[in-house]
Amino acid sequence: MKEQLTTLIQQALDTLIAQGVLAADIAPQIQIDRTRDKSHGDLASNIALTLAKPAQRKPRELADLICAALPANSLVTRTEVAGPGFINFFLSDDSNQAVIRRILEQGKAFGTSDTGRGRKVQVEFVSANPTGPLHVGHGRGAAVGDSLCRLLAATGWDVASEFYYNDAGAQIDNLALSVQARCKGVTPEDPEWPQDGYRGDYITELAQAYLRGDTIDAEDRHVSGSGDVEDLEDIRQFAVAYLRREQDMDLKAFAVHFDVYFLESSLYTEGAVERTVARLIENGHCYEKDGALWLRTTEFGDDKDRVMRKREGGYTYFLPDVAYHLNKWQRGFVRVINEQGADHHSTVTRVRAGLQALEQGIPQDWPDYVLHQMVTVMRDGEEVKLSKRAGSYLTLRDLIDEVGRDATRFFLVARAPSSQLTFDIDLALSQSNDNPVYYIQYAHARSCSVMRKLAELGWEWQAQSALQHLDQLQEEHEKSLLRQLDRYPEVVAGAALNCEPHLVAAYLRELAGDFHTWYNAHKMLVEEQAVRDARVALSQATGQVIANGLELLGVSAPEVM
RNA sequence: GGGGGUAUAGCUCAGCUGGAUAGAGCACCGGCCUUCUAAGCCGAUGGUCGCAGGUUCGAAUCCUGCUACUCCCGCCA
Repeated sequence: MKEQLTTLIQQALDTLIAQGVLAADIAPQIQIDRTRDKSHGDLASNIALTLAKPAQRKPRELADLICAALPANSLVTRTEVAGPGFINFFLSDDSNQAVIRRILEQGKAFGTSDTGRGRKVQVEFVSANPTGPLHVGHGRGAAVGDSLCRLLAATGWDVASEFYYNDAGAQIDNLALSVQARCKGVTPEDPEWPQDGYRGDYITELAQAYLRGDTIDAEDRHVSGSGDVEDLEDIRQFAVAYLRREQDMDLKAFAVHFDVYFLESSLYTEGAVERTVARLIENGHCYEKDGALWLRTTEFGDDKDRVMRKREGGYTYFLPDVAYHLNKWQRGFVRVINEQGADHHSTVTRVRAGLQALEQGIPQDWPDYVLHQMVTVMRDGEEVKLSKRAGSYLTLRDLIDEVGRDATRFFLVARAPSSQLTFDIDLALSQSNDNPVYYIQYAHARSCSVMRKLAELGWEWQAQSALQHLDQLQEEHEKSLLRQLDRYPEVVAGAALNCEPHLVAAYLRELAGDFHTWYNAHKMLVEEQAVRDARVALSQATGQVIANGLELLGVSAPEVM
């Protein structure tokens, strides 16, 4: 619709240029906005305001000229110059109602687009190390990252999701030592408990499973425990597999899928780390100091240089990070989005600096980052304190078990990633209008219930014939709903472009509100067939869009509630 | 001290990349169930968009400087 209108305005401008009213060398950006106020019509353009200065004319005068030059068409029924020089466009009922046809014809595909043109994009998210179950912060990453994948796929990108984890570093040593200690009967309260050891109850369960000699089938590895308390390497393998399996179950319960699990250890075994170091040294960006090897990241905008190889010989996490991202680049991901907690934001400059130092022609601002802020959890009006050290923590699975997958996903994705998020358990549990998840799902269920009721009453409804009667939709509530439905593709495109899935959540809340308002004000299943057909079509279309939107958030759209 | 983020109604938050009179939901107040699901709907109240400048036809939005809150600043990841 906007495209068609843009073409019309362009034609009007061309006419004015031909008439000598406008200079031929102006290259206007034609911007068309939805109006906020219905009295301003359906769409509006500020073109006369932006062109006023170069054209050396008053905005309103120019607006009048543009309106007069607009070619005849069936789209616009009326134009109006308003305010400082806006041109308001009132569209024909027919073009406003056409959205229902598009929705019913396109079904699940309504709202999708091809801006990605099949280009490859990788989204890395969660990437929790296998040292414990996933907590609520990981949950936010999972909800945002997965929704982002869905949004990108919906806008034509070839999306690959990836989970990166360190299965071999110092933290894994701590984990293995903790499990070993627990196997020997030592508890976290004892003085001989390992320094920096992990203390959660899951360590005990893990130790018991190891001693039993359980076999672990994780998504990307399968290990049987020997039960040998002295075999630290065996404990390490077992512990990693065990916690990977735990995380798999968390993610499965959350309906989040990854295409690739990438192991940090593989960067070592395949020589990528060594090659990266050699390259950085060769490029002259390194130096030795205090027995360590440093990368001069300050050359690339970092505020201080970073250690790559520690005095004791091992590498810091920074180097494998660089090697990993080089690997992503070499896999052909011209676009990469890393979704992480904002507490890791300092790695952004560092990784980009490391990539620049490799001199591989990687763009300075590659990869992209989406950083989400912290999550706090409230229950009974009080903050639930999470302390990993003390081992008291609310896991993602606890939360899913308590409030359900849909509510968990919705709440974690419904805020801008850049905003801190308060997860109110009581709100998520409430089955009332306070709770946006139920509100939205209920709107969908209602649209389904209308169809059931229709069948009960012995009426037939067919899309093709119903579409002939859309001109029956003359109520104000219906027009609002039509406008809202028409926005959906733009909402999806905007959410994908800005990596902000919460825009979809906010939209769905509004759409559901408009639907409930209409539903309450007007009976759908009326005797008069033409009206009934049209209203059911609108209801069906709304249900379809709600289902499509919820799908993008990974939330189910129940048919009955 | 340096850096990231945030600041909009009593509370929780939107605000479509600069547009017209600032938007929801809770909460509070007043209405609506013999009617397709009241898990709902309608109405009223509520704002110096943190503060001060700047950019321009026009700023909650962009720039600068403050203030408050929060996260990070390891040879941990």
